[in-house]
This record gives sequence, structure tokens and C-alpha cells, in this order.
Amino acid sequence: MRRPPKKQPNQDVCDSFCPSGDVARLKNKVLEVAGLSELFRVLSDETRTKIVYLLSHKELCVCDLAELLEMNLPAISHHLRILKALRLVKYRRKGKMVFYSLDDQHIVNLIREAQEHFTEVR
Amino acid sequence: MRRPPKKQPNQDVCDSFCPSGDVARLKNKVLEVAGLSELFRVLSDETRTKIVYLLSHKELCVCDLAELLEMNLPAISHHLRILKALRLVKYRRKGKMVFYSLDDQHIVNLIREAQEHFTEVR
DNA sequence: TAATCAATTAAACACTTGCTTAATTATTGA
DNA sequence: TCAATAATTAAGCAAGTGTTTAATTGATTA
Repeated sequence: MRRPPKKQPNQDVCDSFCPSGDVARLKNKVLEVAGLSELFRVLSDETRTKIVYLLSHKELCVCDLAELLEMNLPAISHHLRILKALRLVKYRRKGKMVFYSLDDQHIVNLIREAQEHFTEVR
Repeated sequence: MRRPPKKQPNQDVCDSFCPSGDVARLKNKVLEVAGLSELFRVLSDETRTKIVYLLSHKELCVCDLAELLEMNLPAISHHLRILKALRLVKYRRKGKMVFYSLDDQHIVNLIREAQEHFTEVR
């Protein structure tokens, strides 16, 4: 999406291809995770991880998030838009304020799983 | 004459702070996910997610990965270094070739969890 | 030792990302 | 209607990311 076109996919691979018969099978396997990194990319920003984690405990308005994370409103709003695009959060309007909450509890499991890995490696 | 107080960290938050008593508690909660996004960032690249997924099925050498993912060696090597830094993969040398495998099976659970979320939202 | 192959590293680049300031929209109340 | 407040959007930029080409390292073998 961002790189200029280019041809010959591979001019420098080793002579012996190891997973001999498995090529087709493995190439198919790869398709199973296609597009999955998009979800990881959303959580790859620390601010967004924090937002999701905060919202998993309590519904919050934008300026609350700004206060808790010590950032200004446009920055928070920017991240919320990204989270909204991936349908991780939803919102409801109450007067002038907009309250955000998690749209999918699944994401909390994902964070918990990551925490397990994290505490194990450290 | 004393100058009016300037709110240093945040000059534009709303007047009413909602999670009244919970500020300290929520700010502490945030600390629990600090540094966690680093793990997500590693998987935020599609190539790396694919590498991890491939290695979860079979130990592979660098040029096998290059062949399977249709990329050149330096690119694959670059990603492997990142995965290595986070201790997600390990390697062993066999002659001229270097074989990579998963260093932590935990990461597979993480991908599986993400898949569940993904298939549900779509 | 020299040649060769697998892999890594380095440098350059196009592209992306997140934050800041400023302007705009939406809602409420005087 | 106007003013005030919460939130969003827009524009600009510094910093980061991934891929490419070229150079380098490491291991094997003639």
C-alpha cells in the first residue's frame, strides 16, 4: 500500500528448500493470520492500550481520559477514533460530553494473555 | 500581584471530573499495562505475525521464510532480529544455515486469542 | 587459501505515526 | 441569538518503521 511496485519476488533464496513438501500447506497456513496484525497495531501504542484497559474498568468521557493519562484532548480523541474504527470501543452522548466504553470484552482477554507472556519473560 | 495559577500538565480538561474518587486507583491501574504495548508492536507487522505463525508449526531457516513469504533475505533477517530482541524466537546454527523456532509458546495463545476476536467482529 | 553460499549488518529512502496548535462542530444555557 | 463548553477535525512537523541495495561476516569445501 505504501511501497512502489516491484517485480521478481525473490532472487536470493538458498539452494536447498527445506520444508520440501510442505510449501503449499505452509503458504496456506499463512493466510490464516492475514489481516490479524491490524488488531495488534491498534494496541501497539501505549496510550491506546491504557485507554482500553481503563475502559475495561469504567465508562469514561474524553476529558477524563485526558486527565488520567495527562494528555490533551485532541490526542485522546485521535486515539479514540482509531479504536472506534476497529470497533474496540463504542460511545454514547450525554449532553456536551461523550462517554466511551468497551465494545468488545474479547480485547480484555487479549491484554490479559499478553500480560502473562510479559510477566513470564521478565 | 500574583499571577493566576496555570494548570501545567493539562490546560484543557472539562470542569467536571467524572471518576471522582477513583483517580488514584485508576492511575494505578494504568501502570499494570505499562510496557505491554511493546509486545503488541512486535506483532503489529504482518510479516512478523506470519513468521511467528509459521514457526509455531515448524522450525525453519531464514531462506525458507524468505521463500514462503516471498521476501528477500535482509528483510526477513531484519524482522527476525526484532523477534529475537523480544525473545519470541530462538535460533540454532547448522552449517551455513540458521534455523529459527519459537522461544515461547505463549505467543501462540496470543495469536489464537486475536483470531477469535477477529472472526467475531468480521 | 580461495571460492562459495547463508545470513547479517549498514546506509538510504519512502512512507507512516503520533503529537501539537488552530479551527470547527455539537450541545446547552443565558 | 449569542456565549460557553466538550469534543472533533485539520494541518504541519518530528520521529519512527520497513524495504531495498550494497557491503560484511561466518561456515563449509574444493
